[in-house]
Parts: sequence; structure tokens; C-alpha cells
Amino acid sequence: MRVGQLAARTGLTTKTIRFYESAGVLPAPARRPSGYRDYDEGAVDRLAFVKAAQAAGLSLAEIREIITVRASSGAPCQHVLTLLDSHAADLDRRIAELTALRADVKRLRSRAGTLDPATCDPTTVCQVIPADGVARPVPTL
Amino acid sequence: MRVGQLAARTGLTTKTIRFYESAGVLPAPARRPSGYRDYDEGAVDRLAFVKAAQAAGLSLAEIREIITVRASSGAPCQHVLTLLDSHAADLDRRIAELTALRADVKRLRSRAGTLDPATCDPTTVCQVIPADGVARPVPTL
DNA sequence: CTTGACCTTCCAGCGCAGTGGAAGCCCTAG
DNA sequence: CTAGGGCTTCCACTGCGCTGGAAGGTCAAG
Repeated sequence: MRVGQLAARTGLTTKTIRFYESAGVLPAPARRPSGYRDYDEGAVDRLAFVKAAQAAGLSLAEIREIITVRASSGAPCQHVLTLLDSHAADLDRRIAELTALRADVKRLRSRAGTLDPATCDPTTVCQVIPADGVARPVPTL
Repeated sequence: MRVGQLAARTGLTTKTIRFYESAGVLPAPARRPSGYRDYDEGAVDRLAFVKAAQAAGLSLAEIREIITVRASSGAPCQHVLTLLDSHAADLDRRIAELTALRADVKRLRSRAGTLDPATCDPTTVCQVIPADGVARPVPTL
């Protein structure tokens, strides 16, 4: 099938499919004499895998890694488990950071109700956000 | 003071300070005859505000907004409150997404222990990540 | 006078996952 | 023959907050 039909069947755009090929997560397909890409059913499975892996939070680089391991040394199970563990740990960290940030923001917000706009000094721009209010490093949003 | 000393006093780099000027969150300072930037104490306060606002999760664009409002129409309290509220709501959403993703990842991880590597089919790349496993859209990490 | 630290400007690139557009070829229907 | 829809390639751009480097001016110490 041509790229348009593959796009229709996977819900991706033709742009994205060609981009995935260049990103190394979809093998370059056969070509018709015209130069058109000619995909087999395997491409549908492959794109389903890419989508699932993305939904699990893996980057295209990590997905490419998995595919490479699979192709060169068989089942990439251990590799994938390590990835999932490290992502779960990332998520734990990120969630903790965001939760702390949310607490800070809500604290600022509720403190704001007790402030008198008249006491607001232009040099500090806005007293709702005090210079010593949140000394935390900015988490990756 | 010159940019290097301002950098030393704020813990930023000279690059970052000049970048902040171009981003509109730090006013252009006076210049010495040599062309060197010459900052006053206000710059230290301003950078402290920028840091605090960043730590509260505001982007440079939002910080610039606040500064503009402050300069043109006095205390930007209401504007800032709206921003904080909307950020808190964003954080709620993001945390919920990440928490759901984490649950998915951990589910995949624990399910993986029950799988036999021998049943792993190359067309699906890796059975640890099943095509129908996580149908969730990818949240912004 | 020279060295070296400091400063100036401007341009480029990072990471990430695409998206947009231009110029041009292929194929079929009318 | 022409219109159109699909396909090809390539290059540029998005957002965000910087960071790196090149080419050159300034200034104080030795």
C-alpha cells in the first residue's frame, strides 16, 4: 500500500510516517517503479508498536534503540524493562516536583488574599511573588 | 556595576543576563562611554523577581507580561492571581496525567514478569509493550 | 607594549516530535 | 489535453530558555 493508505489505517499523517522513517523507527519500504513507497502489512504492526511505546512515555530515540536491539540480539526484554523502570523513576521524581510546585503556587495564591495592593513596591514588581517565596529549582514542566 | 558583577551577585551568567534583557524581563541599563552596561541596584531586585517568578512556574513571556502591566497600569495583582490560578490548574492536570502514565508503566512492568521471552514475535518488536496496552494520549512530560 | 580579563555584537544550535510549504513527478478520469 | 489528487524531495520553522563561539573593543597591571 502507499503512504496515504498507511496513514489512513494508522491515524497518522503521511508527514509523520516519512518522519518516522527518517527517525529510524520505521524501516524504509520497497519502492514502486514510480518511486512511491510501497508498504506491507508489517508497517501497520510496526506503527502500532511505535504508538504504544510512545503512549508508555518512550521517546523515538528509545524506541529506535529497542528496535535495534531486537534486530541485532533478539528479544529486547531486559533492555525494555530497564527503560520502563527508569521511566517510572523519572515519573516519580517529576510528580513529586510538580506536586511540590503546586503546593507553592497554591500557597502564594492564598497568601495573596491577605495583601494590600497599596503596599506593593514597584522595585519588586509584584509582592504576590516574593523574592524569597519559592527557593526551589524550576522543575521540568 | 558591570554585567559580570551583576552575574556574580545573582548567580546567573552574563549570557543569561543579556538574554533576559533581549527577552524584555530586564530593562536595558545605562551604558558607560566604553559601551559597557552599567547596572544599578534595581537590577538585582529585578532579577530576584524574575527568579522567584520562574520558580513559581511562570514563563519569561508571562513574567514580561506582569512587568508590562506593572509599568503601564500599576499593581498587576489581578493579572498575577489569574496566572497563578491557571498554573495551578495546569499543574493539577499535568500531575493527573503523569500519575495515570506512571500507573500504566508500572502495570506494564509487573506484567512483564509473567511473559515468556520465547513467545516474543519479531513483527510486534516487543511483547512487553502490547499495541493495545496503553491507549492514552502522551502527556507533556 | 603586551597580556589577559572583561566587555560588545551577532549568529547558531540544543532537544523533541513533528508541521508547513515549495517545486516537481505520477497516474487516472473526464 | 487538462485537472486533480497523490506522491517525491528538501529546507525551514515551531516553542522555550538558554548556551557556545567568533570577531572585535576596553582597560588595568606588569
